[in-house]
Amino acid sequence: METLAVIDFETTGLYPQYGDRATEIAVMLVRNGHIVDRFQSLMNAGVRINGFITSLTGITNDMVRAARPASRVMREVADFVGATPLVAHNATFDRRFWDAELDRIGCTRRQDFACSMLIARRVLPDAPDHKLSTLVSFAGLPVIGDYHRAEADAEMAAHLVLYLTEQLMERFHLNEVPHALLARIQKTPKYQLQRCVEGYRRAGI
DNA sequence: TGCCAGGCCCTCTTTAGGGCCTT
Repeated sequence: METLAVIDFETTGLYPQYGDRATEIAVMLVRNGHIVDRFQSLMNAGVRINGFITSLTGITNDMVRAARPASRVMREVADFVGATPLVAHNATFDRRFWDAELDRIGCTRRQDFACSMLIARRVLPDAPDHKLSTLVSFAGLPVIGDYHRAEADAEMAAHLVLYLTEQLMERFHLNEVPHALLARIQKTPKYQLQRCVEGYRRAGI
């Protein structure tokens, strides 16, 4: 069965194009319904963290100053992930930081991102909202560690991805939900999930 | 110092605008 890499960044802000940098990254590799491997590291990009971010994440300037250089961490995590398809919660955010940090070390992304938030909007349309914390509670998944730390958020996002794939397998009698189907689901109109899966099945999975 | 995006969804829509979601 296919392996997926569920990723989460903590950063100094929302906008890599305006100088914001990654401060922590975590990746969960999931396969056959389980987390089978993981990567986590703080990283020192040589930038200051403001008080708002420290209060949100618990990550301080001292913690980042003591961490390994961002360039070394990014090389390690890029090797760890390889060409494994990526998933993140609100993937446009993590994709922009993944691409920006890879670009700084002269690398380019080798795979597509799928977005657990867009998939959850289609699979769990009745959830109160589609924040990661709300979905973890709504689906009855375990709360692990502190929200807004990379390893905890990546692990909870990984459990959410596994839950969403289980829901899809049950609802549509699928043996597996490959990344290509997740990518297709996240782009389908919100209330056409069944038509999307049936079309994918007819195409020959 | 405060601000900055982008793809999606909904509706008081489609010649648009605002909210969601991520740090």
